Amino acid sequence: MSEQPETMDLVFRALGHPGRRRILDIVKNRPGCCVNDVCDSFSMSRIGVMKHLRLLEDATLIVSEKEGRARKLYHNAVPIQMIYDRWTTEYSSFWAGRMTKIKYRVEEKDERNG
Amino acid sequence: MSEQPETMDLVFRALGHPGRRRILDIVKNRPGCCVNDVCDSFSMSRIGVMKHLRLLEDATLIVSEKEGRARKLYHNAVPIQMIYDRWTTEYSSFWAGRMTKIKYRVEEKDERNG
DNA sequence: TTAATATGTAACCTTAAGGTTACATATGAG
DNA sequence: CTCATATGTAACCTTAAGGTTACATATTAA
Repeated sequence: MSEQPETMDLVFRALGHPGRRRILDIVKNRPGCCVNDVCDSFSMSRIGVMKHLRLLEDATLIVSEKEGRARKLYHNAVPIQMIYDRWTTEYSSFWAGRMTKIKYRVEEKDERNG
Repeated sequence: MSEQPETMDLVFRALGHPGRRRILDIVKNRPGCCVNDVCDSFSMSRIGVMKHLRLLEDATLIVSEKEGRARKLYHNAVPIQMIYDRWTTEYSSFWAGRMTKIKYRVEEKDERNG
């Protein structure tokens, strides 16, 4: 809500790839791990992993800091929390109104068919 | 959980565009509207809107049915519900463990700096 | 039939995603 | 210094996103 709309775009797009969700899981379960640690879990090239990491960082789903020659990775819960909050409020009708909407659609179908 | 992993990819990617989220809002608020109704809210060409609709349908966020020459659009809450459920269970550590993780990172920083 | 409406399809363009290999740099250890 | 390690950068490829215009089809109405 307080973030630029682009941020949400980046977050959704970053999550829209199974490899990146996997990276996010790895970093979440191993905070402070380095790029090569993540690479060990993939058959992909390191550059490929780094490109995914870049998209995750652009989305602020991952933050990193250089320590010596290594780059330490941490996941950042804030953007997902933001989307979660948004969905439980702004998109609440998706859950609350679901049965109503299905009923509406069935009724409309009946009108056409009967 | 019961869906193919590709579905979640499609849903996230479909949501990763402000225009498509807007389309989703329009269809949600006006169930049964046709393609041109959606187009009226956009300065984009109809074909552009149709391409977005296609991605939304690929993600099953929107379903449609032909009625005469018109195509009636409905939003489908199921995939978002699925992600919501997944996030409140599988990704629960993102919320529950957030403060713990931040504490962990601060401690680690202190170690390095002191 | 003719015309307007609503959607569909084709072809094209530009940019970004998602990868690769090869090479360059920075750092830590001996 | 030298070598291994960890990351960064460059160049390249293929496919998909995100748009456009032009044309084709299907339906409704006069």
